[in-house]
Amino acid sequence: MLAAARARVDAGDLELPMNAVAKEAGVGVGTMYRHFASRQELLEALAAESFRDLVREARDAAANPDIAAGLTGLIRATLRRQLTDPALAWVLASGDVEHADSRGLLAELLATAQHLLARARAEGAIRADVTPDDLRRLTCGIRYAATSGGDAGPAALDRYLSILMRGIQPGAGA
Amino acid sequence: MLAAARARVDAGDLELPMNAVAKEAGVGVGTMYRHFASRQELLEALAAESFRDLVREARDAAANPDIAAGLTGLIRATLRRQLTDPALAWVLASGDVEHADSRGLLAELLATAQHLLARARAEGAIRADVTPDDLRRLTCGIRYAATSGGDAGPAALDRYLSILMRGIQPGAGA
DNA sequence: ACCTGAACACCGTTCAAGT
DNA sequence: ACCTGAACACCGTTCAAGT
Repeated sequence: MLAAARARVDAGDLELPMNAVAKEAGVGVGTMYRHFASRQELLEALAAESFRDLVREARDAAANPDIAAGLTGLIRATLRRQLTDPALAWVLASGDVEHADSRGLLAELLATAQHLLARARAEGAIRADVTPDDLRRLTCGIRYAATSGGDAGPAALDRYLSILMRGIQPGAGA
Repeated sequence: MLAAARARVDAGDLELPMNAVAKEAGVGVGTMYRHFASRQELLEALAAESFRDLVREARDAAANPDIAAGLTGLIRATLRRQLTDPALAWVLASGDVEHADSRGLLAELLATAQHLLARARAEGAIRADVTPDDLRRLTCGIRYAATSGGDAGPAALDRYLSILMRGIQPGAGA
């Protein structure tokens, strides 16, 4: 069931028609709905593994004694995981997560970012007004910029990441 | 017909079901399809007016003798128009424009940006590697960051715009 | 020439009926 | 208890039939 859905997502299709997935999984539509109340929950279930990996990477990044490196690591990881797993990108962008597990993962990701941001702020390594939710939204935005309406390619992605990193630096003199 | 579609978009619905719009416009579905070959063309037609306004603003910005102000003006305008007209945001993000008029407008917008970027580069007012298409993608990304999954509010929008502007500045020492 | 809307193929979601 | 799939309400798109 999740395998059938995963096959579709990996094939670049995020639509995930419940009827079609059910048939491919050799199961009735009703069973589908008994396990996943909505398409959103199905996507969250699909993204769960990547999400757990991301949270682990985020914790590692936050533990880095070199704060600048930690911040870069956090943002890079969030961005890369979104590009690797479109389902995760969708879940992260959608703000209101439905399943308890995903909500927990999101809360932990934001808490980790909060922690890292506090340290970075204390050292003047980041603009004072950037929040964890900003990082979530901005990485989703960069992902969107790099992929929406035709892939922009890896060079462009690096460019956007670099622009974001520079953009959140504290002002030179202001 | 366009009025009926506009009413829907203004009510926050970008779905624009052809059948429903046709009925609301008091017209058969076939007529709908005779005027707009696809939903995309309908959206482009809807966005045309905002698009023309944007191109005009972009030209004004590019004509500004103060290059930094011109660059800010261009980006602000592109962002604001997208927020005002979701149809325009959709068209700008979708990359491959279908209708000749929209294609012309997009080409002109990018040419104007190219012109401004060349001047800005010459004065060292911007990173050398930023292209017009980057500006298009990045403003779409910021729009996405600020609105996707619940509106982030005007303060966040200003923050993201500021981050983008700072991010495309040339490196201090690098 | 232009328009209509029935018709087909789809998809989300529910729920009576089966095991 | 769990599962199935027909059934309903939709939407995109086409095209024979009307004016």
